[in-house]
Amino acid sequence: MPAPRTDLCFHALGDGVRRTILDRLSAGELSAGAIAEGFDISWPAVSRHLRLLKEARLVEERREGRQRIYALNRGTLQQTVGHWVALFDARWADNLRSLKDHVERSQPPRGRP
Amino acid sequence: MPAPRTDLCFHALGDGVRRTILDRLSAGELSAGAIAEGFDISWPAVSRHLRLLKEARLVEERREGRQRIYALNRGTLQQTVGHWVALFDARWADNLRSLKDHVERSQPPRGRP
DNA sequence: GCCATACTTAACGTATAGGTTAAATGTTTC
DNA sequence: GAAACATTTAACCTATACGTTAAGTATGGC
Repeated sequence: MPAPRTDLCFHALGDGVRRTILDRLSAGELSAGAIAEGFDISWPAVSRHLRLLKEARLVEERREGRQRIYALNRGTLQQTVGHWVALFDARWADNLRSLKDHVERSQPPRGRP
Repeated sequence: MPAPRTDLCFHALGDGVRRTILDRLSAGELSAGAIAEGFDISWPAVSRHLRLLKEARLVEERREGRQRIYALNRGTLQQTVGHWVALFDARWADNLRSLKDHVERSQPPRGRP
């Protein structure tokens, strides 16, 4: 398991542009160019935001032809952000645990739309 | 409902000292002095961290004699951080939804301030 | 009222964040 | 291999972050 990079992760989430990027990526992968469109700031500025998100492991990058495709890394959010939420709210943690038990006992896994 | 202050909230969580403060407060209220003890940085530095946490509504402050008592505000974490986690992880969102249904149906509500 | 206590605010220095434009990089296409 | 494309890196500027020390502000006890 790679280092948590909690600082990087939360710092990355502390900027509205980066949160918007993550939001858009939650709907599916996008190229750097597609991400840059829709922001009023320059391409290099967006590129730096993407680098920060990548360093925080909140997104992953892969090359495809001459494009760079970015995809959301949901695991990082679970491991870092989720960890903190659970720590701070005992009810959430308890609820998630008991829910998991309950669901696993009473409902066979089915496909969900 | 006060403004979410998402930027402030995540920015506050992006610093290790502030996360440690929140961590300690999760065990119970503490005075500013009690918080400052245990950090190698100066009191004024800790005081500023506390102000940031207060502005982000992650903690609440009240005066008691000549002390200032700080307490964790769990609601802010749920509203801002929790919201994002749920957005990014469809399974969590689903779990929370079905959990809410399940709990509301099977457990009578308990008094909570 | 006066002094100690328990802090916060002010003033200041250095490092980092986040923006810009210009130049560099790696990939296809001709 | 030269040109066009997609994007990053470099160089630079200004604002903000976070630390320090010194001064200010309530509150409680004598």
